[in-house]
Amino acid sequence: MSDLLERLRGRGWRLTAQRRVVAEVLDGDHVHYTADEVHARAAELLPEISRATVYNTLGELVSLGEVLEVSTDGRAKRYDPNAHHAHQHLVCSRCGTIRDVHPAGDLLAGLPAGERFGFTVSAVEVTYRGICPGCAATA
Amino acid sequence: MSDLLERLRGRGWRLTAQRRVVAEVLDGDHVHYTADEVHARAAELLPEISRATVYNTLGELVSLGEVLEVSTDGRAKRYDPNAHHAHQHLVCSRCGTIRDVHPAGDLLAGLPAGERFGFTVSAVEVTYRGICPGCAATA
DNA sequence: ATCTTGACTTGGACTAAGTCCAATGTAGGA
DNA sequence: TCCTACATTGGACTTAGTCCAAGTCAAGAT
Repeated sequence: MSDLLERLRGRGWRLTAQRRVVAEVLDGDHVHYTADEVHARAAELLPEISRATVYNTLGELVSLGEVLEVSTDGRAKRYDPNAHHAHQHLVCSRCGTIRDVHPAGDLLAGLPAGERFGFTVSAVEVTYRGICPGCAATA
Repeated sequence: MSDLLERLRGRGWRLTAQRRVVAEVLDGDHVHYTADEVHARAAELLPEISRATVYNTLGELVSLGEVLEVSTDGRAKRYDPNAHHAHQHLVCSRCGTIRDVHPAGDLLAGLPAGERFGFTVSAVEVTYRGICPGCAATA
């Protein structure tokens, strides 16, 4: 994580207490928090941090490529700190849990040239949906 | 389209003028409107239709499996009338245009058992991202 | 043809998620 | 230590969507 802060400083980031705690929150478990959850956890470390700053900081981390924005449910966006490691998501349709997964093969290759309509295709996002073991048990 | 209305009547749908115009709007071109766009177009045919009814009707069409909800940008959800024909989406990162595409192969098969964490995986959504020819030209 | 009734529609208030901005504060270089 | 450009703040604002009580109406029953 201090790697992250170093990297960002190298890119001209001014290192404030607020940015530090946001980075610290994201660095914890490999979960996918919403902006509000990040704010709540950041506020435990730095009570006076504002929502606007959390949004700003998350936005910056996303455009610097340090964090990924995922929106699997059309509700609040979630922030995925695992940006340096290509992966996709497996989502439980019942409880919304998100797991990172690593499909085999080249996903981009699945789209034939004849189906590209002249687009320059550069990325692919995959969401697998199903029922997690926990929810299957309590069905 | 009247197939659609027939199908829905068969399922106990009460056939109102409002539901008819919403279905008519979706039936037009193969586009992906937001709820507000559907409302605007429906209001041209039936000026007093309310937003709540459009949301209700779209929600019903989705749960009946007649229409697909897609959210490729974290903003407003879009509604895809092409629900009876499995397909994925190709989105222009610049202008947001969405095209329906048909990748080759079994996309679900790309996720090895060892990467399923006990989930019963039943569906997969793929979004290809790139730049459309129009935006590439005016870059 | 009319009645009846439960399903449907309405508009407006409400909520959730996020953006914007002018005023204030501060990190880090000189 | 001082300066200042960059960062933070909180509150107003916007967008997308949900909720609800009251009124309306489709379609089966008579």
